[in-house]
Amino acid sequence: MPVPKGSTIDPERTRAAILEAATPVLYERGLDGVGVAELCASIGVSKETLYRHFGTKDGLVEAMLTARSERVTRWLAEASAEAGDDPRDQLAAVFDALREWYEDPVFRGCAMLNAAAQHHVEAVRAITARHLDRYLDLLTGIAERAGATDPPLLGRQLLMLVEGATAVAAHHGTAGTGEQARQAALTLLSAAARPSASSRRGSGV
Amino acid sequence: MPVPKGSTIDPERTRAAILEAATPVLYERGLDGVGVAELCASIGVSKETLYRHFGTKDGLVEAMLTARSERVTRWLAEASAEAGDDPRDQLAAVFDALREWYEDPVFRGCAMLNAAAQHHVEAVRAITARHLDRYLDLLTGIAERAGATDPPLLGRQLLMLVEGATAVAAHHGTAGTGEQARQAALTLLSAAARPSASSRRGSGV
DNA sequence: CTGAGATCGTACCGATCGGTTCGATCTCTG
DNA sequence: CAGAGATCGAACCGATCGGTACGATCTCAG
Repeated sequence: MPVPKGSTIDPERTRAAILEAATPVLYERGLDGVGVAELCASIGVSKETLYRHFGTKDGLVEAMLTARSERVTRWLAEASAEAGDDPRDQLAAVFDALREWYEDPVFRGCAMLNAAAQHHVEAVRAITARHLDRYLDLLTGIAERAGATDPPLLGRQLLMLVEGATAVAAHHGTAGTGEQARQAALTLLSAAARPSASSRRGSGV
Repeated sequence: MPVPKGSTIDPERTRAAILEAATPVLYERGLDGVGVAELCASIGVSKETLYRHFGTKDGLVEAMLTARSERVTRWLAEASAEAGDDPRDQLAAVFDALREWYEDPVFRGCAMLNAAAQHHVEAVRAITARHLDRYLDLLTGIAERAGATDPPLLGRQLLMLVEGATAVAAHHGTAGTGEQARQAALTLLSAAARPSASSRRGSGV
């Protein structure tokens, strides 16, 4: 039924299957680390089919990154939502989820940052920027609900912590990274919600 | 005088000149974003000369990354040392230096993380790991002098903040990033040196 | 001055890459 | 059953890549 008109073999499903199968390969091997021919072979599809659905390797890459960004963001948002009403618990849940991810054997860092570092194409950089926007929205929301004096500031600081922890876990070792980042995040949250002592000094911003 | 034996035209100087000229090109365009031919043309050297000095493109990349890591680490260490004896000022100076870097028009993020994301070669990953080790040493030293209750923990948290701020500045916008990261770093330092309230909660590590 | 070695410029090589084409096969609609 | 469209597999194309070879030129030690 959802099949448009005079088509067969359900192209929509084929497209989705390509996307799903190509994602881990491109993530683990790198966007330019695997050729289209090998990619097609490893996911069991012909080059003609891939090119009819995505037009270009860049087209596939962009579709894959967009889908992955949405999926990952939804995953983190759900982890946060399931933690209850306390923003502190929500933030902890985000970093618990990240810790789980870091310990996955196929973990290779943030796919969006990796892609932007590899592929010098404007469209990819835009997808990465949007991805960070999504993260920022999630974290700023937590900061607001926690009563931070400057939620956008705290949101951005937490964003740095998330991406920094991901980079450190990927390139400097997983051991303890998730827990260390979690502690730092909660410390920042406490200090921002209760700016009693310290913090301000030197320059005034 | 430092020229070894029966050589001419000072090969050592040629090698250093290649390294210096190739560094910004490889950083701005990406390791795989510029071919050897174009690279040689842009730095004014023949392919034969480049290959005699570095053997391989990977050899050049590894030599370049190693030199850059040492140079950048030395730069940050000097900025920290020039800030005086107060570890708090030393940490602030590190982030002030980073903010300067972020505002440079050619800033493209951390060259080591970019390289590790692009080039799936073990040697490059090892150089990146060593680079993070150098950063960690610097930051852990500050944490120790600040009297943190757990300097290795604070050092690693600050490392995440440094790399996270660099990634966010590169891919989500420079505006304010350096200052925001600086504030977060000082907050973490204050909380770690004076673990009076908050921080500990939930899991025990 | 002579000769060893560094450098240049260019041509060249094999491999790989992204992308196209085409005939054969398959699946579903009418 | 007949035909439209999806898919396959393999051949093919031009471009580019990393790396090599070679003769010409240059610089310096002896």
